[in-house]
Amino acid sequence: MNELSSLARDFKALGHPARLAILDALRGGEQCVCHLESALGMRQAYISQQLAVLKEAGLVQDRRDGWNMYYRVIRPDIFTLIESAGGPASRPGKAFDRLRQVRVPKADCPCPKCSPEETVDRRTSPATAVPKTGAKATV
Amino acid sequence: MNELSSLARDFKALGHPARLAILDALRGGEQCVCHLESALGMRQAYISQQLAVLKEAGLVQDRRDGWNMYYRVIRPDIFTLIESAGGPASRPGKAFDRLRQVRVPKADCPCPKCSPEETVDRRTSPATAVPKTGAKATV
DNA sequence: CGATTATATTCAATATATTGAATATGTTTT
DNA sequence: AAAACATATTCAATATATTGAATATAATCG
Repeated sequence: MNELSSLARDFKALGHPARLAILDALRGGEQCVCHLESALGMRQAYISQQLAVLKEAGLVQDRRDGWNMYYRVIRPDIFTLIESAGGPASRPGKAFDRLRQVRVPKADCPCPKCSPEETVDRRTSPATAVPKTGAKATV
Repeated sequence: MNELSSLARDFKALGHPARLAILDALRGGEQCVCHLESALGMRQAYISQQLAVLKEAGLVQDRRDGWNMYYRVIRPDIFTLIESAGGPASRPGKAFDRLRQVRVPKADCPCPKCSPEETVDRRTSPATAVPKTGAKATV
């Protein structure tokens, strides 16, 4: 394993749109998987798989808190890398605006699954509680 | 093809040690394939294949001059990218010194195959001329 | 034209990545 | 312990990448 290989591995880990989207979603700080799920519109298992790749590559770390796993980027330089790749110098126009916009960090997860608006216990009040999006009947 | 995919493709093209080595060798400016061959110690066909990947990814362009094909990087921002990835902030220590060192541009190719030291015509004076490395008998 | 030189392409074998589906693991609540 | 929930892992099918070997193409020289 020389420098080139190690550098190549970093780039390889970034060489997938889903992983870039995940990292982008982690800009503001750690997020739970369920947030990523709703924010990115990807299936949970798929996100978990890509997170595993990022973790294996040493770009992210996870932390469990109760039910949730929180992932965070542990190599902030990769954001520099992404900025650098999407910077105005490299591509005239605004092809990467989405990547460049600043995300505000969210301490709590605001996705429909994670944060019931009224602190409703979905177990005790199943049908009466605000169903929100994606609420399914008992199948 | 959205921004993420296009960015991911860039990273993917950089996600291979041989390609990084080739790009690194092209730092000083365009080089012929035979130079890369001797400079990197890789087989010609292999270099050609990797150059094709880089070309497909839009990172390099080629130019023919007589017998030689000269390749050059047409997206100098990728060097910024590589610097950024290997910069001291990201990795303490000098893991990427080789990548960081400045190469002097070479107008002519100095590799044994490309530049016979005495402007010797290898055809007219076959055995007498300096054979150098890799000179083979007529097979 | 034919030989030589530089480089590219094709072929084939193998390895790795991608991704959906199903299932398993660990945590909390009751 | 059982149920509910969040997340991870495994399996399998398919696609893509890697890489050596052989061969093809293109340019130049005599």
